[in-house]
Amino acid sequence: MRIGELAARAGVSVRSLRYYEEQGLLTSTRSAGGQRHYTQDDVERVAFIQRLYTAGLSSRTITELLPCLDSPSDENSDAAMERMLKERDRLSTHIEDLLRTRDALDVLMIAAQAHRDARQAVA
Amino acid sequence: MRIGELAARAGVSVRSLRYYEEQGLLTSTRSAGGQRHYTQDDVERVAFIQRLYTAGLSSRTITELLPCLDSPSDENSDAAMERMLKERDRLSTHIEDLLRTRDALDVLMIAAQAHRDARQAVA
DNA sequence: CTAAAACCTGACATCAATGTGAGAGGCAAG
DNA sequence: CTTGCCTCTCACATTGATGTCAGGTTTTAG
Repeated sequence: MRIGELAARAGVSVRSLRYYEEQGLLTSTRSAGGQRHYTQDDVERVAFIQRLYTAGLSSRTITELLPCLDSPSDENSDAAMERMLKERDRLSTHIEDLLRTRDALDVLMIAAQAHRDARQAVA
Repeated sequence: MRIGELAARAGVSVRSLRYYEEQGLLTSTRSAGGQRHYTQDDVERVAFIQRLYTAGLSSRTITELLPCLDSPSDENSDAAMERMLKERDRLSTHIEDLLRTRDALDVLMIAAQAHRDARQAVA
């Protein structure tokens, strides 16, 4: 498929796909005329990239991780492994952080609700 | 306390504090000479702001939420309440997302480890 | 009083992902 | 073959939080 279709299927912009390629996250074969062609697998790959992006990984970090997905027996997978562990830690910490923030929001909302109820009771 | 001390206590840069004020997230009294002065409460306030920032809220959104912390019985707390609910949802979704991403990473790591073990067994 | 340290405003720089627009060329249907 | 849509590259713009620098003022320690 061409880039427009991949963009539609993966739910990202064409611009982003070209950017991913520029960053070495995605490769494509080119038609005689120079247009990018993709396979079905690339849809999943882009989805995975998106997932990592929304997890807050930079394209730089993703670049280091993806080889592990591509050639899962690489010699240099040691570095990738280390990287993954590190990112997993970061993720866990961040998740904890978000949970605490959500709790804080809940406290705020409960307080606000109490105020509202009190006002209502008076009225 | 002056801005430098607040920055140190809250663990943020002086620059950021001035930015927070510019965005209406933080206020200060001024000395005769024009320097900002803060109270102990501001340390917690900045910490809370930081918490919301790392939760991915924009300063724009935080601005809408903070009045609810300041004057907890405001008439316009309805809007803030709605906003909080919305952000809470967004947070929950994001947390789910991160959990799934972490799981995906785990799968990748297990696969990588299996490969490594296999290699080891052969060697 | 003086010098050093901290502060002030204002402006420009940065980073990362993405948007946007121009000008040119590829590709498929009629 | 032509028309219209899709794609190409290149380059500049944007956003948000923060860094940084410059030139000047305030505060504090000695």
